[in-house]
Amino acid sequence: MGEVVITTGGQTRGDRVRAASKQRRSLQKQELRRLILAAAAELFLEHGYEHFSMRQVAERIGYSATTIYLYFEHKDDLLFEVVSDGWQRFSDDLLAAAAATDDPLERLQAMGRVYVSFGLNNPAVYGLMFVQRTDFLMHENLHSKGKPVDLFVVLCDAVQAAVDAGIFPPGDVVGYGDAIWAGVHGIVTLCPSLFDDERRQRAVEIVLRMTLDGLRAR
Amino acid sequence: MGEVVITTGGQTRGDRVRAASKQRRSLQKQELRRLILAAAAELFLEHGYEHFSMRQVAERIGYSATTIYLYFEHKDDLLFEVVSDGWQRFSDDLLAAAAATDDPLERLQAMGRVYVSFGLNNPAVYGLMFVQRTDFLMHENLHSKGKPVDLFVVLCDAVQAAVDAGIFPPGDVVGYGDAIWAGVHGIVTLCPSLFDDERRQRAVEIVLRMTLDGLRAR
Amino acid sequence: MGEVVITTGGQTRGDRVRAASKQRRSLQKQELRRLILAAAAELFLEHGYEHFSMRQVAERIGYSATTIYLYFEHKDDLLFEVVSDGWQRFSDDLLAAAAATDDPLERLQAMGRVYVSFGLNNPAVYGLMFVQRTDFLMHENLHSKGKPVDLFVVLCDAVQAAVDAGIFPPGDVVGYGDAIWAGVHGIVTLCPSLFDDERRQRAVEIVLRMTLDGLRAR
Amino acid sequence: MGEVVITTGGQTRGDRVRAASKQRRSLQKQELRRLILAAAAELFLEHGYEHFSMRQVAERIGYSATTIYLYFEHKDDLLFEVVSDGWQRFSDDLLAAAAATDDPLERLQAMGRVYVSFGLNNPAVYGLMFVQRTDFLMHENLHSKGKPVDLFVVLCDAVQAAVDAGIFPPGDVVGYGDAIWAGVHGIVTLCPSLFDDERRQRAVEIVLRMTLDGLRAR
DNA sequence: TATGAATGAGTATTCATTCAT
DNA sequence: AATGAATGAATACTCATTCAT
Repeated sequence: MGEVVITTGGQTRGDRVRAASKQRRSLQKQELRRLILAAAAELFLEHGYEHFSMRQVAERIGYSATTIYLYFEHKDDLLFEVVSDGWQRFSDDLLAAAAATDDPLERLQAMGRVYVSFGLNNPAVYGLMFVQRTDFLMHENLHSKGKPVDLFVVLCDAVQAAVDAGIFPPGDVVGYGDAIWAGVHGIVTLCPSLFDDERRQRAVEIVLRMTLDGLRAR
Repeated sequence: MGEVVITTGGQTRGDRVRAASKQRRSLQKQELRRLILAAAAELFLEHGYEHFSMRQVAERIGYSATTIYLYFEHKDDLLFEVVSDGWQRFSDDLLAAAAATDDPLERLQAMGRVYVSFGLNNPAVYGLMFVQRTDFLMHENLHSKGKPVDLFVVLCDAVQAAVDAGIFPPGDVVGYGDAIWAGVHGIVTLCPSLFDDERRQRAVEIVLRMTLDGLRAR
Repeated sequence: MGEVVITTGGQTRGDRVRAASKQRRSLQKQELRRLILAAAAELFLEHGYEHFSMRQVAERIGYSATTIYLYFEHKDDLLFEVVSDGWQRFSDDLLAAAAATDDPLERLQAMGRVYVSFGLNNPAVYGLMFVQRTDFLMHENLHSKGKPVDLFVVLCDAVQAAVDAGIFPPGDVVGYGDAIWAGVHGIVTLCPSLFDDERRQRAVEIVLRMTLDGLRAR
Repeated sequence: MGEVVITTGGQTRGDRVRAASKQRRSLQKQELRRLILAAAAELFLEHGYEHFSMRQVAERIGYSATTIYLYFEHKDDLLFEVVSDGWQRFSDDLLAAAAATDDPLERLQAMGRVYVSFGLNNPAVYGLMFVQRTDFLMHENLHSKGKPVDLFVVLCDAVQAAVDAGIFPPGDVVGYGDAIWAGVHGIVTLCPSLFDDERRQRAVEIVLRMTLDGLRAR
């Protein structure tokens, strides 16, 4: 028996089907990956970092424990991915805020607000990034754009700009950076169970105002 | 051959021995209790909250694991005691600082310095108090004098005094309190692995200066 | 734009391609089979029998784990094949040595040396054959020529020849065979970590000399 | 109410009870320890070293898996204990055999027989000692008297005595030792599934005869 | 008061194997 | 022919806690 073969650009229908199938599977894989990461974040919030387990993640998403290991080699791998992803989004937010205005003071305030927003909206991830897994901070595989150290440089640049503009008194720029960082970090991590959103929001504004006003040259 | 002692009636030697022994044991009991708490604090520092275990405590002080349960009903009991003890010392420090001067601004600065000192000198306990076990904050058995909420009132009183003295602008006193708290808490908890003592100390001073200067009426 | 090729009837180009492909694939199949077996042997050596895993084999040769199961139904299947292959080579060596000389004593010595050489040069496979998987020894699918039992017969024949030639005293021929076998097997398996090559080589010669000299009629 | 206290040699009845209880418990502890070791040996034989697991041991003796860890810190600890115990008994046997006669040849034969007996009567332990866990051979905690290396020295001494007595030709004494060792080791480990006791016994005698006769000076 | 013995539930991780594609 | 996805069962080991003494 003969056959009919139709090839287009060297790409058979089978090829195309296979490619599409591959892509679909890849998408599915990405999806499950996301699902795992999301479940992980949930579980951090619910049970805390110290009671977080691979098994629970699997259970939560309705897969066997083994399956998680198809997507993440180790527990730390999964954790790192959560953190890395967090830094990506965090740096996106922060850099966008920094780029939104040329006024040094406004820039600092915008960065502060975005920082706190990120922390309050992603408490589990923020906790991993800044509290439980600070050992990942220096990990070389952290996405390039979002390297913590670079972001701190951006903060210091903004501070320097404020100094240059005569808004702040000259002085220990890195110290200023640390102090501002401490203020917003404090807000985000201060006894989450004690404060309602409204009170926290008020505190944010005051911290920003006083942190920045306090340095303003007089 | 050994001696044979037969005693009967009244208050025997045995009775007296037993009474003394009881007292001694009571003291010993207190002592062992302290010993356990001290060992626990050590182990937090060494292994972190998530790797802290009753067994290790027992091992460290040379008693059986079971013995710990004669002094603390559960693990959480022990943890609570550590936290409670922490609050006791913390409030002692803080109240002493508050009482040391009548000048509102100086009082706030002194409290801030003491707060940060306590945090940096007792990182493990501070972590339990303000990060890992904030659920204990509302626990009714927390030693009366050191109730977190009372201490916050002391802080707010100091702020109010500063407002009354015309040093701070009138406004959201609780918000001011929260903001100051956030600043010092931020300093204490900011990525301990990243900062050396010197940098941290510089940041403390800047935070205090700008936090308080920022609010100062102009 | 790509080309459109339509072929119908007779033996199409596609048919021919497919036939060739089939043959090629058959060869490839054999090749991949060999590749798997080779990788397996390597991994035995590296990690030992107890840490040998199908996954690692797959990884080593760059195929998926599933693929291995296209060539070997079970893990034991693969192991059996390694052992079977080992027996094939072992019997080739041994029979060649046996055929190389007519002198009974020389033949026994040659067989002994070849035995030990095989063991020391193929420690992983030898281990499977004679230590870990002796359950395969009686497996009916072991390649005909290399059936262990036949080889032992060859050994006994050589012993018998030595007896017939008046070199050995008459007696328990099978027992003589067992004893010789034990000697060389002992050499091969004796605490591999303890002996360097030189010491082992010296021991081989002594074993052969005394094993055979010991039996020599006097 | 008074009481009657009778003390003898400063040792109260309570003391004695407690001491006895302690001793009894210690005995029980020893017993369970033995039980575990015995179960372990059984399981080696049944499932082989590579499928030996702590869980199975526990199951076999009807205790929880955790309990095993009260008696042995790690899996390797348990294994080492089995091996160590084996060496103790092995060296006892071997030294007794060596001490039983002054005749060099008889001594060597006695040692050989005892060696093989031990191996055949304790196949699982022998396997651990000489095949699977030869890494323990150099372990410093191996009971002093039974240090493998010392036993080999005893063997070599016996060989040397035979040489000195003119029974063996002068030569490589260590090599002679290795060769004799290989012979008996071969007997013990040769494909256990293939040989019945009778055949093995015959082989033992032949190995001993020819190993030793072979070296005898002529 | 102190402890030894014991355990159930849990942890991360590995592996052989199957199934649909 | 080859593979990606998935899983159940297993493993060593840890921990908080209980109970009888």
